[in-house]
Amino acid sequence: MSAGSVRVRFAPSPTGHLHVGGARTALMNWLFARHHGGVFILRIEDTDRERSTPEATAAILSAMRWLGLDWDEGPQTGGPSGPYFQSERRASYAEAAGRLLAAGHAYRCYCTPEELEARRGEQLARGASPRYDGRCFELPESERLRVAAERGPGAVRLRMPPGETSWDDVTRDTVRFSHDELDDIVLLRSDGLPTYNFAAVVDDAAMRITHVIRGDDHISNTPRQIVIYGLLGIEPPRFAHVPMILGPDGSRLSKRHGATSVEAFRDEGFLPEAMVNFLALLGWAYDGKQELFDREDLVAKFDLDRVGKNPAIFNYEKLEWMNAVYLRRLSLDERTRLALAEIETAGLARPATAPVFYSRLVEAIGERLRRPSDVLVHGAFALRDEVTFEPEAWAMVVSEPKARDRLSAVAECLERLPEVSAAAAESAIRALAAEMGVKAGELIHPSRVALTGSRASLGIFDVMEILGKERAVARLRGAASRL
RNA sequence: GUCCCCAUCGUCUAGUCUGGCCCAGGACACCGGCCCUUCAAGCCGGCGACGCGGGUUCAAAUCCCGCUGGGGACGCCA
Repeated sequence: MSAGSVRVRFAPSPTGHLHVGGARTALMNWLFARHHGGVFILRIEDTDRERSTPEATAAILSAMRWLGLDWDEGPQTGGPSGPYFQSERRASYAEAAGRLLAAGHAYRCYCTPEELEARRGEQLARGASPRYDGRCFELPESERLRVAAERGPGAVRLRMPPGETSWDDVTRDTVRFSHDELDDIVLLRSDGLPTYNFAAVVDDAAMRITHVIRGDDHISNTPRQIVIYGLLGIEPPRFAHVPMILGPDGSRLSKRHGATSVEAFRDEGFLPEAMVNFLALLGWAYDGKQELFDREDLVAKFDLDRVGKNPAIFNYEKLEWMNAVYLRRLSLDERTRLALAEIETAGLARPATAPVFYSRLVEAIGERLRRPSDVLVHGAFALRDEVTFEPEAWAMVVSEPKARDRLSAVAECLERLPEVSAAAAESAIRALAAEMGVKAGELIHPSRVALTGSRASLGIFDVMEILGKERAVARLRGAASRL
């Protein structure tokens, strides 16, 4: 395709948060547009008046921004093919429906949702396919007018022509449907608002969308949409159905599998770069070897021909790993800023503490940080004043008869130091060990427990420096006195 | 029930179009080792898959058919 000709869109319905599945679809559209130098449009499909809310719209926009998926046309940005809210485009749906009605490709239906529901249930119970029986199409004009007077204007239904529809899907070759499987779908509801299949066609045509990239749960909608394009005399766009994202049990990803909304991941400390990288790899692969892609790399390498067709199970562990990778790439200042935010929300910020205390702490935690909130666990020893001893750790100290003397010796050693820097503490304690004729570890291990309450911690000399002479000595003496 | 889609390690996948270079490669997880003051990280190594059955062919993960399994759709939801 020629450069600049690509126009794609992401069209969420504002009925909740941006789901990772939706985010992945948005990302692929965005990447495709950016890769081909095309246009990425955001369109809000708010035709369901019951469920659409302005809050959901705001949440989706904010999640999109957080992921860095900027749109060329859409809400707040505007653009030549607006408005970008379907609720504001009623006139064009009415116009299109009017044309179909006039041409005899559509008809008015006065069946109520309750009647339809009852018939559907009955068909299903019979083991038949639930389809609209077309009864309103067969209504004689006189009868039609009588029912209309009684029930109002009714809905507009498409008269499904006989035949079959097929298309060459970008990601999965030719897909074919017999029209026998497609019934007379509703185009316009009785409130005048369009249904999804109709609105999508009218808008995609008006916005000159060239490629519809969406989840493969839309495959069965595609023939209906193609029929509408045909009846309207419009050339349909190309369709690319990407595999769905499943939960660990293989069913559609939902809340019971854990976090599913983009903002939930954000709140759990995942970085947008990691999220984007991870999502891109769900259903797409470059060469099967490279796993880490920054945004520019993704834009350069992404294309639809490398999108697979099998559904992908959302692997939380791999996301965690990837997040840790991206976190490590951040500068110390950036990591400190993220960690400090966690410390503050946890209410563990220490008053009158120099900023360098936190950056030293984060620096010492180093690659143990998989999420910003990990600062709370790895930094607990410094952020809290009381030491909580893990039973096994304390037992280890107790089992060493010389532990009391050793802790006291370490305390004294630190006390004599003019300043407890990690380097100074290290040389002093190693010298002390040599002097006492023990291995450094024999001083270090009990000290770790005394200082942190645990057998696993940051580097022990970092711990000493971060705690500072006073707190460190007090903890060592405190532990010794308990022996 | 009907229609549609999909099928390689536990998971994400490369390889399938253009059959041989694949006794199947990479990553996450897991296990072991090294490093080391512990943990983590890193490095090294290990475990681990072509769903089943028929074809076609000198040769099939790759092509064809059937089966099985999983998923999706069948709304005046999107």
